[in-house]
Amino acid sequence: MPDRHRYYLTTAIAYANNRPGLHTLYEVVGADVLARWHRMKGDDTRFLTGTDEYSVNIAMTAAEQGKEPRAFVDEMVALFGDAEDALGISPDRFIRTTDPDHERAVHEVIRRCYANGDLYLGTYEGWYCPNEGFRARSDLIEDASGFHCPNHPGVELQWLSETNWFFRLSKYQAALERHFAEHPDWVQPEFRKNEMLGFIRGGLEDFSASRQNATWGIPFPILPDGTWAQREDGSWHPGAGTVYVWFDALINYITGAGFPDDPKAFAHWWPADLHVIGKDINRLHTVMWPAMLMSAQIPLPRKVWVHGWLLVQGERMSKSRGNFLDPHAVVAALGTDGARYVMLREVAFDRDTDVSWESFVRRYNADLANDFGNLVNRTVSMTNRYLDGRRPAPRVHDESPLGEGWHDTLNRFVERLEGHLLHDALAELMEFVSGANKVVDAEQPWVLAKAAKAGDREAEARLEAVLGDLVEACRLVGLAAAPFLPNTAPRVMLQLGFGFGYAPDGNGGPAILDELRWGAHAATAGHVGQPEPLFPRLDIEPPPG
RNA sequence: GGCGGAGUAGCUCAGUGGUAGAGCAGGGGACUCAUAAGCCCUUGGUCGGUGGUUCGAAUCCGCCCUCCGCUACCA
Repeated sequence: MPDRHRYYLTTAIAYANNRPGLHTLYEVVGADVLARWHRMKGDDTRFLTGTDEYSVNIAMTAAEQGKEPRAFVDEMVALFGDAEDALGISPDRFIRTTDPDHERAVHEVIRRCYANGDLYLGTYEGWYCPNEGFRARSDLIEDASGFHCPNHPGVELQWLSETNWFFRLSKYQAALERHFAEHPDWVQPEFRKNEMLGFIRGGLEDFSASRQNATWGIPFPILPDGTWAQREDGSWHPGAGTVYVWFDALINYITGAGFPDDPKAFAHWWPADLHVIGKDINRLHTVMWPAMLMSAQIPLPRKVWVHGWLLVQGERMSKSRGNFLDPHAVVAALGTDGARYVMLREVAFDRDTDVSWESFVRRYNADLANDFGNLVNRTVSMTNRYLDGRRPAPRVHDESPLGEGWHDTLNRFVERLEGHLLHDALAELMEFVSGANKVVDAEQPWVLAKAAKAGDREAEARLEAVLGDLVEACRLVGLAAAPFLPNTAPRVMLQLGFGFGYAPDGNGGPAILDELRWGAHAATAGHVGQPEPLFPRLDIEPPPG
């Protein structure tokens, strides 16, 4: 344990205002792959994901449905849990901002920021939609009758002002610029970093840390006179207002690491190695959040990876547009691993990508059914047919074209994966698969088998060598793809006659980089199992969910 | 408006001075271990427009057109 690297990664917490769409879970699947990869490497890994449950909007939506906010978010969280299970997500903790330890973490951060002189009372003014709260001017529609909220065009907007606690973001401009300069790749991809750097250089304004009239939120713990707002019976003084959701939500990342209840755990897990987020919340994570941490005197996360969006005919996939895919429908059609694969292969992890049922099905058939699934199937089938199932050893790597090629494939795969270019990592694997399929046709094992049967010893040796190489190629690809295809990997190993020593979440097995050496199990004799199609080809296009 | 990015085969993209590439989709062929999969061959592009620099430009420079991102209180 002391020698293991530790790796702590998080996703953004999802806004629990609706059932999750595939676009929401895309980020979580991507992070899940990284978590599984680190677990299989042997890293002491912690993967945090969860839900953001406070806000005026959520209280409003709950009320529309005649429900208490807590009951409403409980329902939403159950839907998130179902969908994440269907997609094989393996969090070490699913955090909810309504969790009691999160409230303690938020209060402690606020206490520290206040002690540091970074919270003060001020007045916030802006256009207020009764359904959604304050709205950015840039989000509003302006016409002859004035400004309107795009989601509620019939509702009259009000110009409101209220007393809020403000966080002194302006104070941290220089410190943030310095941090960006000293950690040039702490926000990636590069163009996302540059956008935020430009934003910071343009000047920073203080922002609200509390809301006066919102009731569904974490109680703000400080009264206007600066005294702690907790009463003798443990309850919080309602006059103090609630913590503004922005301020509250970001803190989940340290709550999930043990702050402030478990200092030992916190020292172990924090700072996070990686925050995976969407481009729409870049500013919150790379400007506000680091400033908050500086104020609370907590180290900053090491890296933020900003992914793009799933697009449908050029438009963002979203619930409000109604063009989203239901994760359960995708899983029903493609299976858990098929759904994970097409999402992460078809969508570039560093930018927006157009997706469709057609593109998903095409990708599934081309890569999983025709190329990889079929390679395993034909390899196992030929080994059974020509060698009575006895599994031949691969040649040593420098006597085997596939063995030689694997070295570069693995290097590039790991480089892409750890550089968070998940789609490119998968492309490397599939290119190797394509090479293996070409080897089958070039060597024609069926011809070798016929010659061997007729007594040709040279052909017999070659048959064994070729099939040994192919079995090894299947083992390596199946294992390397395990973080992406967690359910398929054990099935591949079973068909090849190997064990799979990892727990369902990827923990507990041998270090994957050792296992990914060409010929790692060359000395182990064995028999292959029966061929079973891993990814049945889809001939009919499934209906959109 | 300001700053930044992009426009290359039907689709998604690679390609930063030297006779246009990949994958998928489409067409043809030989084979048969295999999920009618795989393999081989192949159709297809005035590289957004225009004017320059150069022996030579998708690649460098100017201008124009189109699209996208950032430009703070929904998260």
